[in-house]
Amino acid sequence: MGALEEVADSVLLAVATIPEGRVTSYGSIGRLVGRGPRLVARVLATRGDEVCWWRVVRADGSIAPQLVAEATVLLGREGVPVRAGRVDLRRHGIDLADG
DNA sequence: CTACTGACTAATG
DNA sequence: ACATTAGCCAGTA
Repeated sequence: MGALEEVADSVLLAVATIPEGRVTSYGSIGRLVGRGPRLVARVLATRGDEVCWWRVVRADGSIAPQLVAEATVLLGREGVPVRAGRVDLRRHGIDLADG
């Protein structure tokens, strides 16, 4: 069993706790589950469709090019504006480790 | 085994 | 604010 399968459920569970209208980063989830951000990204790339994947963005608020179009729509629906492919983390970001 | 890739990040200029 | 760089690490060929 690879490392990805071992942490997948933890990652997806963490993503599921992100409130509507809020976003967090790959790194924030990674720290929570004790893994690196790239592994978090990989989990979402394979099983992200099971959860609200659009609430996970990069540490600087930007969104991967292949996702930005759909994420803009989905985030906009819940009150998170996306400008120039990025969200304002100071306004809508949360750190799952904090609370 | 090596080499390359990627839904990343922090530091630097 | 933007571009570059090194570090990262599981997966794939």
